[in-house]
Amino acid sequence: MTASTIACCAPIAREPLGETEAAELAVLLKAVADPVRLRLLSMIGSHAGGEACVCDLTDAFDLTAPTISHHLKVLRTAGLIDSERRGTWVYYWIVPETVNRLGALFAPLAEPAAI
Amino acid sequence: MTASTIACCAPIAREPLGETEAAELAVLLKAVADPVRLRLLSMIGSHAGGEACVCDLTDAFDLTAPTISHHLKVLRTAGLIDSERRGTWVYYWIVPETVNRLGALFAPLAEPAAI
DNA sequence: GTTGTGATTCGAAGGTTGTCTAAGTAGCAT
DNA sequence: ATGCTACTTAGACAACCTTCGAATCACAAC
Repeated sequence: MTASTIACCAPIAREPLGETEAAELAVLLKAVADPVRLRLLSMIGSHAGGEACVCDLTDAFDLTAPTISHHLKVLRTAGLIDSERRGTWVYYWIVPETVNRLGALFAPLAEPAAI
Repeated sequence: MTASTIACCAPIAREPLGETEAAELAVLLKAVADPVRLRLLSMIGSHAGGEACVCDLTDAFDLTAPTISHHLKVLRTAGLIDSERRGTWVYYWIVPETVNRLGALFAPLAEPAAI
């Protein structure tokens, strides 16, 4: 990605997205377009050590364990997080490369007009 | 936004999102989490003059005019685009401030771990 | 006025999603 | 083995979303 180009706006506003590219990105965006999954992603990423146990996450919501498990699966299928079982507990962590794809889409390359 | 802080990851992965903040952002993300709307946003932003007529947009899809109109309304309701009627045609343009909110969420502040 | 074109709104059909309960799997401790 | 705890899978149901055709609105030209 030639970041040296001077442009006013986010990449998404600089050239038209291809049909397949848009479809791919939409899958990724659908995964994060949910309040619970946004918070899960945020909680996992900001947890000490960069990873969080499911037990840490479930208590923060008024939702049942299967529902949390479902949301974690959606995030994992999208490639935004990965997981591993260590003994009794299952730990999740963020996959930065995938998160960065979203950042690259919307991030302004030059000074934003406001905020 | 204190951008001077040295951090490894996107803001979303640095501290837990609040419940209401997550709900707000989810609304915004839902608006862009669709292939058609992603392409619409992209086409509007990259169009000459920074704005596009609905007639320009409709032809690029295998969808009926009401469907395109619906998607434009979703984007407009979310505050991602704005519109104005000038004579016969209706023109749409991007609201950069709103797009930047998404960029600020996922953009890494320092070097990403990879890529 | 009337007619024609661009765009939106309305109402409905079909598919997708979020949530639950119930049941299942994996590991630890007795 | 038995039981207990942590987590996932399966199935069901209500709510929502995308899409369409038909109707409607807005404007320009005649």
